[in-house]
Order: sequence, then C-alpha cells, then structure tokens
Amino acid sequence: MTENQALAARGDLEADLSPRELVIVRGAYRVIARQGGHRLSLQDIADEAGVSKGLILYHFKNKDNLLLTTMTWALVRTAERIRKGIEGVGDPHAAVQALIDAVWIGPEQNRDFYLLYLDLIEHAARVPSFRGLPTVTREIIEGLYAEIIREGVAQRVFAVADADETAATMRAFVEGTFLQWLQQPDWREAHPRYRSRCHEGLLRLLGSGQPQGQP
Amino acid sequence: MTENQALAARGDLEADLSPRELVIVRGAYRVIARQGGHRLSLQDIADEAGVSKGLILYHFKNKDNLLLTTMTWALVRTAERIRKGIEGVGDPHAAVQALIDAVWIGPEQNRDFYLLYLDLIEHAARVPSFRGLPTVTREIIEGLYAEIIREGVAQRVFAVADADETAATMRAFVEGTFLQWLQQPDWREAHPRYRSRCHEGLLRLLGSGQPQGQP
Amino acid sequence: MTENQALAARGDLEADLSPRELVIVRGAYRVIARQGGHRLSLQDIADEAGVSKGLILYHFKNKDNLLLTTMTWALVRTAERIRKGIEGVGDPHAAVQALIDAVWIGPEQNRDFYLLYLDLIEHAARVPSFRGLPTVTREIIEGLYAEIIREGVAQRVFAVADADETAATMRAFVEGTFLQWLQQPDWREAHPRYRSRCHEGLLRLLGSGQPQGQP
Amino acid sequence: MTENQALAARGDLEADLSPRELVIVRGAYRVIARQGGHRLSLQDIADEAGVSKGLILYHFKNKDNLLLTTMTWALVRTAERIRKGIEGVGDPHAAVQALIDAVWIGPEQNRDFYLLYLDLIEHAARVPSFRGLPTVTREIIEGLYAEIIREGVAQRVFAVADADETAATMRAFVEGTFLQWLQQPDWREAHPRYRSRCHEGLLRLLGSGQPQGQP
DNA sequence: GATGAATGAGGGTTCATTCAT
DNA sequence: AATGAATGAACCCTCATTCAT
Repeated sequence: MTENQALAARGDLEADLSPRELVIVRGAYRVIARQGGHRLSLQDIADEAGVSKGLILYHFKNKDNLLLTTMTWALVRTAERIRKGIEGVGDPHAAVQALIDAVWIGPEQNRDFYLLYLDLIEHAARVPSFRGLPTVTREIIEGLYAEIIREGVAQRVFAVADADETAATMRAFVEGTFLQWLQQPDWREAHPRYRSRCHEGLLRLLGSGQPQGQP
Repeated sequence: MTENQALAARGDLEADLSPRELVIVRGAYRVIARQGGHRLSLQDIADEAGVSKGLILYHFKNKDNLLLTTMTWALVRTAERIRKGIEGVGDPHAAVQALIDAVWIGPEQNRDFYLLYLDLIEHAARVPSFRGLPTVTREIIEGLYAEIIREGVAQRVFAVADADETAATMRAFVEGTFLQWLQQPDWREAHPRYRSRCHEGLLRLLGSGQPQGQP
Repeated sequence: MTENQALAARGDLEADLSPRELVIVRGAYRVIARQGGHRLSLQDIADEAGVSKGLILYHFKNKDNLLLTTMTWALVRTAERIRKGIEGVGDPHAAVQALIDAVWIGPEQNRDFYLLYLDLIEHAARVPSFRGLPTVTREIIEGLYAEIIREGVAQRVFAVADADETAATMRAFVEGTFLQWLQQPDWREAHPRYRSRCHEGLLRLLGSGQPQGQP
Repeated sequence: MTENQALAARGDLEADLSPRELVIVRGAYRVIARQGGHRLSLQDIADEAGVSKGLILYHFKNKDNLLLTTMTWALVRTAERIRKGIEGVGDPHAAVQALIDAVWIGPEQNRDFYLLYLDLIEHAARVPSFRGLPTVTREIIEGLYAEIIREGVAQRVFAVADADETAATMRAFVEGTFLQWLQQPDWREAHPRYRSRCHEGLLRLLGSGQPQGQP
C-alpha cells in the first residue's frame, strides 16, 4: 500500500494548530461527541478544555469555524489511523482484516466519531462553509479502499470490474453498517457482531465471500 | 407479500392526528427538511403551517414532542409507501426492482427524508424521548426486506443463509448508499447513478448479482 | 401661521405606536438623554421602562430600530410643540418671541433634546438606516421658520430676500447657539443668557435688530 | 493679530507626544473620523496606526485617555491652522475672508473634524474627564474671533457693541452652519454653498452685511 | 380552540484591560 | 519598549414557554 495523496496533503493539519488550539479542538471533539454539534455552547467547550470562552473566539474567530476545524481534525486523524493500520500489508485478505481492525476500534471511539460524522454531513448539507468537507473525506477514504482493491485484483484474489466504483460501494456499506450499529440500544455489546457483519459484507462485495450455507 | 406487523401497529398514526395537527406536522416536516432539526424555531413552523405559535404548543405540548411526532409521521409515511410499492409483487427480482423504485423516488424527496433521518438518529442517540424510534424503524423496514428475501429463497432465486441477517445487511447498504449520495455536491444529477449502484449492490448481497467482467 | 405639511405627515407617529411601545420609547428617550445613544444597553431601557428586555426586541426587532423610532418620536414631538407655540400668532415680532419661548423651554428639557439631537446627527452620518432623518427634520423645522419669515416680509417688518435661505440661516444660528450652551459648565444658569442671545441674533439675521451701540 | 494666550498654552501639545505616540494619535484621529468615537475598538486603532494593541495602552493607559488626547490634539491643530491663516491680515474684511478660508478648507477635512467635534461635545457632557475640553476650545476659538472683531471696530468697519459677546455669537453661527452642512446628503457638493452662506451671515452679524433687497 | 404579548434564560460575540515574555 | 495571548464582563439577540384574552 502506497502513500495516499489526499491524506498526505492534509496530514499536517496538526502542524497548523498551536498547542493551545489543539487543546481547544480536543475539548471541542469530546463535547461534540457527547452532546452533538448543535447542543453545545462555547462555554461547554471552554469548560471541557479548561480555557476561557474568550480564548476560543480569539483563536477560532467564531463557533462555526471551530466546528469546521474540529471536524476536519477528527476526519484527518481517523483517516491517518486507518492508513497506518493497512500500510505495508501485502496480502489482500489480510489487508481487509487490517482495515476492519483499524475501522472498528471500539464502541466508545466509534460512537464518538460516527455521531460527529453525522453532524458533519448535516452541516455540509446546509452550511456553505462546510460544503467542501465531504469531498475531501471521500477522496481520502475511498482512496485507501481502492488501493486494497487494486492490490487484490492484481493478485487475482478479488473479482472486481471497477476499483473506484467498488471502493465507493464498500464505503457505503461500511458507513451504512455503522449507521445501523449507532441505532442499537445495546451498541456497546453489539459492536463485535456488527464488526463481523461488516467484514463478511465487504468480502462478499469484493466477490470473495464464501457462499453462505455451504461447507 | 403480507401485511407487516410493526407497520400496521403504527399505520393509524394519521388517525391520531386531527386535521389541524396534520397541517402543523406537514409544515414542520417541510421546515426540518429545509433547515434541519436544530436550526428551526417554532415561529418558523408556525409561519410555514400558517398557524400561530401558541397553537403548536397547545397541540403538541412542547417542541421536542412536535419533532418526535413529525419524525414518526415521516417514518411511517415512508414505510407505508414502500410497503405499497412491493406488495403483490410475486417475482423476487421484480420485487427488488419495485423496492428500488419505491425507495429511490426522486432527488428532492429523498434528500428531504434522509436529512431528517440523520437528525432522527442524532436525536435518538442523545435525547431520551427519541430512544425508541430507531427500533420501530428497524422492525418495519427490515421486515419488508426480509419478506422479499424469504420469497426469493423459497423460489431458489436468492442464495442466502439467514433472511433476517441479510435484511439487516441490505438496509445497511441502502442507507449507506444514501449517505454517500447526500454528500454529493451534484446530488440532483447523481441520483440515477446511485440508484443503479444501490440496485446492483443489493443483488450482489443477495447472491444474485452478475459476476462483473464476465459475459 | 398655517399647518405645516411635512409635520402633519408625521404628526400621527404616536398613532403608530401601541401604548406599550410608547412606554418603551419614552423610557428609551430618558435613557438616551441621560447616558447618550451609545452608552446604553437594552437592559437600561428595559429597567427604565419597567418591562423585560425581551419585550423591547419583540416590538422593535433590534436596538437600532428602537433608537430610530425614539429619535423620530422626539423630533416629531418637539416640532409639534413648536408649531403649536407659534400658530395663530399674527404679529411677526410676537411670532419670533413665541418661537423663542417654544424652543427655549427649559434647561433640562433642552439639554435632553439637544444631546439626543447630536446623537442623531452622528448616527445619520454613519448608519444607513438613519440617513433620512435629518432631511425630514430640516423640512419640518425650516418650514416653520419660513412661515414666520414670509409673514414678516408681507407685513414689511422683516427685510429678507429669500425666505427659505434665511430660514436655513436662522436654524443654523439657533442650533449653533444650543451647541454653545450645551458646552457651558453652568448650563443651568446660563440658559436665560443664551436664550436672549439667540433672540437678538435672530432679529439681527431678520434685518430687524436694533443696531447695537446706538441709543 | 497677536498671539492667543490659551492657544499658546496648549501649542506645545505635540512636544508632549513622542513620535510613536503621535503615530497612534494620528491613527486614532483617522479611525474616529471614519467610524465615530464609539464605534471603534483599540484593535481598529492599532491596525490603522500599524502598532500593537498593547502599545497603545502602554502609552495612553486606557481608551478614554487616548480619546481625550486625540481630541485635544485635533482641536489644537485646527485652532493653530486658523490662527496662522488670519495672523498678519490687517484689513478687517480681509481677515473675515481669511477666517472663512481657514475654517472651510474642504469637504472631507471639515466632515472629519466636525464629526469628531460632535463626539467631543457628547463626551464632555457625560464623561467627567472630558469636561474641561469645551472651555479650552471656547477660549481659543472665540479669542481668535474677538481679535478680528476688535480690529474691525477700531477701524470703524464693524458696528458691534461687545466684542466677546459677538465673538460667541459668531462661533455659534459658524458651528451651527457646519451642523446643517453635516446633515446634507450631498455634503461634498454643498460645501461651497454653505461656505458662502456662512460668510454672508458673519458679515451680517458684524453689522457689515449689505441689506438684502436694496440696491 | 386560538392568538400573540410577555418573559427570562442562555448563546455567540465584542472588547477593554492585564500580564508574561 | 513592545507584543499578543488570555481573561471576563457586558452586550445584543434568539427562542421555548407561559398566560391572559
């Protein structure tokens, strides 16, 4: 697996943030995960981050901008984690396994991130300044998927006609599965089950699943 | 296809709403679709519905309750529409086609509904009174899917081990596809493309897709 | 003296204000007079008027609009008072006297009004929505002056070439005199002195003053 | 025309200001002229002057003090300019002409200064530390006027009983004329007209105007 | 049933001022 | 001398909710 372009281009976002700004962004991330992108006040974030409300606006100009920065930061951080998880894995099936491991890391972390992700989509649909985010996300994530697919196709392990198309399909399925899981009242316990279901579904979409109900 | 239990149990929601309440709920639905479940005031809804702000609270007690009612109404209405679309269709492949037709009805309608659906998930994750909604939705929708699957398996058209498990997988894939589509800047034009992709993905998950790249 | 057009057109401003709005406007006037158009908060006005802060914005939409309404109200009320003071006075010299009496009514009232008037000019110079106010004021006030002048000229009491031009000059002088007076540390005691000076200056500008230094 | 006492006493204000302080005061003057004495932040001034916000407070202790210094500086600078314009002019009529030339120097400059002057009066009326400013101004300006008057009376060109009283009247008229002019929507084009009107009014107040309407 | 005046809590934002560097 | 990060008070405004009519 080689370096991903779009991700690399964004990989230095942390470098753009001063230490103090990172503290605020991390606090904002925790509060968004806990309360949602709409049910939070700057005071909540200030308290969580241990700074004054004024300082947040001193660094981020306004609330929307802080939200945008925080969401971008979370996205990039997550993509980076996935990228590291699958890089250097040569065997396609092992790569899919590594992908699943990198994506389904744990109930709390996944729930935090995907609730924020839904907020992001909602914002992108209605607030102009957030419009660009989904495209960036898409390129990063689907790029990672496509690399796995191409490698698998090259090794004749996966039967797939169009790598990019299938990457998009895979992402749809992964995120759809998270959507279901988020809605489970027992999401904590259900995590491994959805994780397996996701794994199996991916293999099936890659034309590599074992036909069910056979020995 | 027989009557769905969970849906039937909720099918009389409209009967619970007085004509005046229906006017308000419909107005609320339009405003939520346009502005999102958080960026709306009771005044916005009152204006849209052509009633006074006081009347809304007279009928719905408080804002959260109106939101809950509106989301339930939208959910039930949509499920009912899908149910009608596939009932009486005997051939499994035709049933899948009918399902796709009933679900992917049009860019504007789909966008309105799925943005509201994201709001719903977000609310369910954080507001106690919304907690029950996803389970109801799940039973309704996956029940419809399962019926199609069972019929297809009975006719030996679909190769599927566990109908309920596959129904859940299908729903994950359908909603994940909508999630992708929502994020497209050109969602209006992209609608048919995602619709096809959804159709093909479903067949593949049902063990009935044409192996790509083969005659 | 006949009815003034511009004034009459605005004379029903009070009719546009509901009783509650009048209470707020009166409170706002007192606070502006005391603290200035910039050093006041909505809370100050709410306290002065004995209403809640929310009610002010319910009726006036925003602070600027309340200020604009209040200034217009003060202007119209003052113009009306002057108009009433001089109407029906036939003798030109008596009319000038009546004008002085109507304008220089008392230290506190004059100070309140002219400090607000300065705020008004400052606002008109910089806030677009206030731009129209000075023109209205001008037409009302100078119209009153012009009527006195024309009557005096008709009776061959005043020697003036252009009534409108002289009206403007008179107003400049009256307001300039108030400007001086406002700056007096002992404005309360100085009131009669400036009043006299204003009276004499007016007569002189009307070509009717006694040449000073003569018996 | 001899040296004016009050002016001389303040004439060394520039000497009190370090070069850096002058830069700040000049910047503050520009910002006040543009935005008004209330609608400006220290940051605005810092940006305009090209220094840091901290430096302003280092030199001027607090915002009010900077405003006071800036207004005093503008006042003294203007008075000085007028004094230079009329000094050495022996003929009374020529002196009045020189006064007009020195006072009505141009639309932009006049507007900047007189809007600041209104701010000054407003501040003087309400902020204790500004209370002394108008008296200083008065002594400076009226002193200049009085000198012209006394010279004209000595030469039997002006018919005036009390030079100081008339000086005050003249100033009232000049400033009142500026007040009118400031309120003109077309103040740029109206400048010459008001300038003439001011000139004629002054002559009339000095008992030297041509009786209008006579050959 | 229906309206809309009225309230008050809370949120985002501005900004003078302080202070460590 | 000079900077700018940091604070906190104050402000305008929004809005769900109450209630008299």
